[in-house]
Amino acid sequence: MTNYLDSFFSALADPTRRAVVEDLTKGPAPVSALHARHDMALPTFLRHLKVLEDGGLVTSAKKGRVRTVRLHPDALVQGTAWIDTYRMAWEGRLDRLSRLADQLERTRT
Amino acid sequence: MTNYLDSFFSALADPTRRAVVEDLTKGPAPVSALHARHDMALPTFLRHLKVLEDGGLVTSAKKGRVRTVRLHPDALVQGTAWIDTYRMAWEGRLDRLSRLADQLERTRT
DNA sequence: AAGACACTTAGCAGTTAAGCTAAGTAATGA
DNA sequence: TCATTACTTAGCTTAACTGCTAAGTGTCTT
Repeated sequence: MTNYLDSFFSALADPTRRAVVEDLTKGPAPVSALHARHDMALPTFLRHLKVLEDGGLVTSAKKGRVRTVRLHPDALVQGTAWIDTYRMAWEGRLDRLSRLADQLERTRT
Repeated sequence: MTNYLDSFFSALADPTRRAVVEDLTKGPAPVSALHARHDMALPTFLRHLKVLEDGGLVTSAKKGRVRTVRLHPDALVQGTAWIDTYRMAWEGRLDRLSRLADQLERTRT
C-alpha cells in the first residue's frame, strides 16, 4: 500500500522544495545557485534536495566540486498520474450525476 | 510562501488518506464505512480524515450521529493546478530543447 | 429510561522532519 | 603548496506526525 507516491507528495508539501522545482523549470543549476535564494543553512537546504531526489523529482550529478541539479524527466507527469486517475473517476461521477439530473428533469416535464 | 498547497500535498502523502480519496470517488460515505476497511483505531482514522479536510480534499457534515464525508468538488482539479503550471513550463523547455537539437542536426548536415 | 451506536476529546509514546552549528573532504586557483 | 570553494557528514534540539487507550457526548432504538 505504501509506494513512491508517499515520497513524491511529501516532497511537494514544502514551500522551499516547491520553489526549487519552480527554479529548475528554467534549467539545471548547481547547488550553490539554488541555495542562494533561500535563507537557511546549507546543510538544511541539502536535506531538502535529498528529499526531492528521493521523491524522484530531481536528479543530480557531481562534476569536480560542483553538484548540478536538474528536474527528473517526466517526474511531474508520472507524479500527477495518481491524481489524474481519481480526478477522472470523480469527474466521471459528476457527469453521471448531471445526466441523472437531466433525466429526472425530463421525467418531470 | 506557505500556502494551502502544503496541506494539500501532505494530505496525499499517506497511503491511508489516498485510499480514502479513492473510496470517495465512488460516492459519499459515513465515517464508520470508510473506517471499516482500515485496520486502525477509530480516533487515529478520524485524525486522517481531519488532515484530508484541512487539505481541502474532502468535506463532511453530521446528521444525527452520523458524519458523512464526500470529496470536495474541484479539490483534485485545483490541487493539480500547481503541478500543471510547472509541468507545462518544464515540457515547454523540453520542446525548445528538441527544436534546438533539430536545428543543430540540420546545421551539421 | 436504558442500552447501544457513532463518533469525539484528551492525553500519552515512539518516530520522523526541519532547523541549527561545527568540523571534515575533495577540487581549484594563485 | 596553501587557501578557498563547494559541498558533506555528524550530532543536537524542537516540533509535528502517527499510532494507541480510556473516557465522554449526543442520538437512536427498544
